[in-house]
Amino acid sequence: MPKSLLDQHQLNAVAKLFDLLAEPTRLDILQNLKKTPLSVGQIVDATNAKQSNISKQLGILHDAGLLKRERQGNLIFYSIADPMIFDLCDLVCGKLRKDAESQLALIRSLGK
Amino acid sequence: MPKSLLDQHQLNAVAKLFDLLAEPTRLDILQNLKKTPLSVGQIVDATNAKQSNISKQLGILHDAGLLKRERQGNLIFYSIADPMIFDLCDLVCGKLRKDAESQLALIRSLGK
DNA sequence: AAAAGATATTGCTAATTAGTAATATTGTCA
DNA sequence: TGACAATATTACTAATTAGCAATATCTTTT
Repeated sequence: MPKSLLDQHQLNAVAKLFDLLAEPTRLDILQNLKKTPLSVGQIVDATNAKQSNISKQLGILHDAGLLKRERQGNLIFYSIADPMIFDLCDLVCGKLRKDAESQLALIRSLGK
Repeated sequence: MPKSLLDQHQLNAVAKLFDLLAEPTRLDILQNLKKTPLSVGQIVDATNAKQSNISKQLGILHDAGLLKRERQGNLIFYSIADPMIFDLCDLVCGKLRKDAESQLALIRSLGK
């Protein structure tokens, strides 16, 4: 079946999802949550962002449905809600690696 | 092998790539180029963006290496440089579809 | 060379947002 | 209850950028 084009509304939705992944701090949070859920404090320690910023970005990711939240006593643990995120990131990382490699090969060939 | 976390620099690169896909107009351009290369005028006609904006966004996508450019007489044709883009978009579209479906199922179940 | 058509660029405005310090909220424990 | 620890929120600033109208550049044709 010949896929039809996305309409304005759908394009907005797709763009919004990509936008969530278009910030280094949010990506850093996500990759840290890849292995296991973490409390806010643990995420602050794992990154070099301030607590208020981490809380803010966690809120954004949670509101968008990318993260789950669970209180455990005094701590709040966040975890990945949809592992599809990592397929996306793997694709992008793969591309960047390939780009870097061909760039390197080009430089090598020019260097004689 | 246990994958190590991306450093600041790599996170920036990944974020930049996602940022290119975080704009509806650019996504629209890309989906229109999926089937075949198009001239700037054809892209303007296919979208509802002004010529100056299309040119600007084409420039951004081209500078980032996502699009190729080729002059043919008076026209300039753009085409996709790396089809990996579509894998990314397919993943996102798949997620959005799934989300919408489970949302629908939830509403149905509540409606009794 | 001049006119016409296609594309790029420029200068601008309005809107969005990451990051921060300070403060508020919520939960635990003495 | 009060003190303390963890997290969230608020108010703000600085930086980025999509979109646009106007204009410049480049190509072809006459």
